[in-house]
Amino acid sequence: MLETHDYQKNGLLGLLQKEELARLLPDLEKVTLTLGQSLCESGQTMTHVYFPLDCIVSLLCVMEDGASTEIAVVGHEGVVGVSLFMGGETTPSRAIVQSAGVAYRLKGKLLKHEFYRAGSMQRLMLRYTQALLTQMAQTAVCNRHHSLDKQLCRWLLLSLDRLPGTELLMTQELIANMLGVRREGVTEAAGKLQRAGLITYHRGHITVIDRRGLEERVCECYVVVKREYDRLLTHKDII
Amino acid sequence: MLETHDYQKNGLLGLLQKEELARLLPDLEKVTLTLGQSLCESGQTMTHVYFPLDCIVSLLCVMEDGASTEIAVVGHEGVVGVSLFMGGETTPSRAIVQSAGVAYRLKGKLLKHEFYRAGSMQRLMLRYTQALLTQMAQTAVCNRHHSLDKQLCRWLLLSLDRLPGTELLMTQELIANMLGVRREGVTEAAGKLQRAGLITYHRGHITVIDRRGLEERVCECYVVVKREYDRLLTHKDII
DNA sequence: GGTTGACTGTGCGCTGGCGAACATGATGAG
DNA sequence: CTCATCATGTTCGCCAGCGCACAGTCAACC
Repeated sequence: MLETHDYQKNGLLGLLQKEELARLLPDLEKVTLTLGQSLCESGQTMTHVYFPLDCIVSLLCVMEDGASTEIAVVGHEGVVGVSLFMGGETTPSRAIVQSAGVAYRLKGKLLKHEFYRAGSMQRLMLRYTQALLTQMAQTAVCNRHHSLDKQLCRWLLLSLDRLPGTELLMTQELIANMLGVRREGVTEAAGKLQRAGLITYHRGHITVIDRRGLEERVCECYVVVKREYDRLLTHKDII
Repeated sequence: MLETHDYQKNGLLGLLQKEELARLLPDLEKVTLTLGQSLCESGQTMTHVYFPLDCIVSLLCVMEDGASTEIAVVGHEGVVGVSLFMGGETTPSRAIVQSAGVAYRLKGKLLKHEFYRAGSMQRLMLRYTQALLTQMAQTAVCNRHHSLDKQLCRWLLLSLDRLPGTELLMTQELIANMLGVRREGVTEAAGKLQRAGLITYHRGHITVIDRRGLEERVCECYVVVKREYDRLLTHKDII
């Protein structure tokens, strides 16, 4: 019984109107996503959309020479695969599981069908997409103007918000790939945070000790995005 | 007669189904936008959406300290004000006229009404929004990885694609604001392009002489975005 | 036609992040 | 236990872009 109601762990599913959710429930398939798994390659059509419960998915923009940058991160507040209902079917970005966990998935066809009934699903998806736009925009400006130190804080907080506990399973190498910087740079920035007593890390295990401290060091970008997500996706008047 | 049909200069209006366009035509208001004019301040609700004909509008992400970065550019291929139909009403970014010209505008209320009829307008707007997502993502990665030289080429080509001629009225100072870099950096990069015989500029007038040359120097970001716009917004099967 | 303001050119020193190379310690497979 | 591999630490030279300061130059407006 409890098991059948954990769809609420995903913010979007939790906000759906009851009738719509009831229609979809039989087709929601619970899947376990593993670290590094690709949900979407550049230019490839996704078969499903994914509603993460406790996992995190990074949207990456990859370039010809292999260099990449995370342009957005999706966790229990969102959905992976907006291009399916936006009409383009594909996107030029990749979706990689950054933190393993569970998600519900839904066939793209079914989602589109529900979307075009123009009910709460549509409004929710559109609002979520707008939040995603904000996140991307802020990432762009953050990449331009802010130091690696601040960006690392932002990244840690973004991940923390989407995880149950305070521990991240993530090597500095992977973080560097996400942020699009050198591994050595992450080592140095993370060293500062550790010496300041905000985090401890050890071979792929990062534990946040002092969240407050991270919030003091982070750039405004984190707050701007968070506020926008809250504004767009928590009010009851959406549905 | 000719005058009444120039709405086609905007790609989105030109792709609308005839009946829908007919419904909207009486409410499309032709306006002249001047350089530097703000169509949308951060967090402010727009009264209208704008369909540029021969002007260019930059979407800027502005930070507390005043630093800013252009996150997308909108010309005759698009529309300013996606947040109106996406549901959020406002966005945290600014929309500034980068090149003066003419646009049609439409009251937000009327657009939303048309959007929720779920016809070609909705599909077009959604596809356009996806193209915008791609542009933002690519801007983020370009900010991270590419040199100012390449980014300037990208910016010039983006502008050129949205203008009738080959001349831009734009000071280096303004370009620097758009790209979120120093004015001196633009001076230097533009100097290289001028010495290479690709452009000439003179006190706010930039003329592109050798477009081919720019295309050879630009980073892949320009091409990725252009291809995605073409894919999403030129096929007849949209409507 | 002279002055004022806007636009562009140039030259500092500084710093954050890059690239490469290498060292150390931890983990796990055999 | 041993060894290969992975994760992290450290160093060094390098360079793009920054911040600042100032000089020259054009255009427009009294």
